[in-house]
Amino acid sequence: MRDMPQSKDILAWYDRHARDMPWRVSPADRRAGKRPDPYAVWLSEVMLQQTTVAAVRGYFHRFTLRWPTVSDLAAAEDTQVMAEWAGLGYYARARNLLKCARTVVADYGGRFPDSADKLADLPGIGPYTAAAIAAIAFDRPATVVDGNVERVMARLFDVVTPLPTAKRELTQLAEALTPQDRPGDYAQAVMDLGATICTPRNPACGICPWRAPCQARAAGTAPDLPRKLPKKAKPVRVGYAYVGRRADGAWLLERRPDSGLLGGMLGWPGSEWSEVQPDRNQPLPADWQMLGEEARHTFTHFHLRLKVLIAELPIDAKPDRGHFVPRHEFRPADLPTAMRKVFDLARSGFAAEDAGTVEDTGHG
DNA sequence: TAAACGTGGTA
DNA sequence: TTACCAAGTTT
Repeated sequence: MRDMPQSKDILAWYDRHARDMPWRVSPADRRAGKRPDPYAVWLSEVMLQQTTVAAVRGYFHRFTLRWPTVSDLAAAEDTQVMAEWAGLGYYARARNLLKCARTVVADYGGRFPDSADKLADLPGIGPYTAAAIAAIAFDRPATVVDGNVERVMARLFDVVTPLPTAKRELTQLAEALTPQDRPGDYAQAVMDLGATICTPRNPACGICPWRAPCQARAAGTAPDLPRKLPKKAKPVRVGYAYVGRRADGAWLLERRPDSGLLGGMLGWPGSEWSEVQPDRNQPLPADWQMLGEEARHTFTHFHLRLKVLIAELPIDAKPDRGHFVPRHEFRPADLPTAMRKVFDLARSGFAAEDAGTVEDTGHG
């Protein structure tokens, strides 16, 4: 009979190797009774959904500097929050972040509920995030099951059923290991273990605090687990993007619809994105010049290639779509990455055009 | 249940 | 360059 893995083994490891994160309370401080700010835990957990710690750090810093409490965030303007989230991806998270903040203020007086069940009723908070907040912020014995935990459990118990079928089984295994003592640190310990030791490729089994009871290590199958169903190939979609610059330097942009891809974000007017060449529907008649290079970007489920057209627009231009953003109010960092790539190409196009104009007029 | 939904890092 | 991967949720 093989020994069962013990939570105390990785709690001891976590005491020595916990990763330092701005939203975290160290194991030592936690033992002294300190708890993290539920707002910081919630904000960081939403940002961390399908996202790396490295990518989140800067965003977390800027959000908490600008909106220190959930009440501050609830009072923010939608466009400001979307702009601050730009570049982090999965923009439904930002829209739900605002909805959640406003619900916490309206229904809970600005204090997050402390049970996973109530947390899971809030916008943008699913089973994982509800358990994470309950455990980390309130030290409730909730079981977090993220990609790390799935991988660690699959290896510990040599589960060969592929995901997502194995999800229920892996969840039950994780629940059986969750301790009553230090559940918050335990949740973070398993995730740190998955992120630094029990990694997807080349796991460091030799230094793993759970190497003794790990069944996949014994079987030599750890690097092959968890198994996953094959993914579908990504189709290529194409489209046109129009970057118009008014004579006073203002840019023609539009706010995308709240639902769907890049919902609620700023973008350039353009065509549909489809697998066949779509119609060119320019936002207003102008001398649109197509650039030689396409903007390429890969989303979760398709590759995108955008032909970029640029034009100088008169000061009295009346576009059918979008609105002009004054030169000094426009920040490329407010755009989602796909749109920022379009702008980078357009900027080069305008620069070449400007240089050409200077030569033409003999003032170069 | 399956598909939609971003991005940057890495092999 | 391509494909996979990362602290998931919503519809």
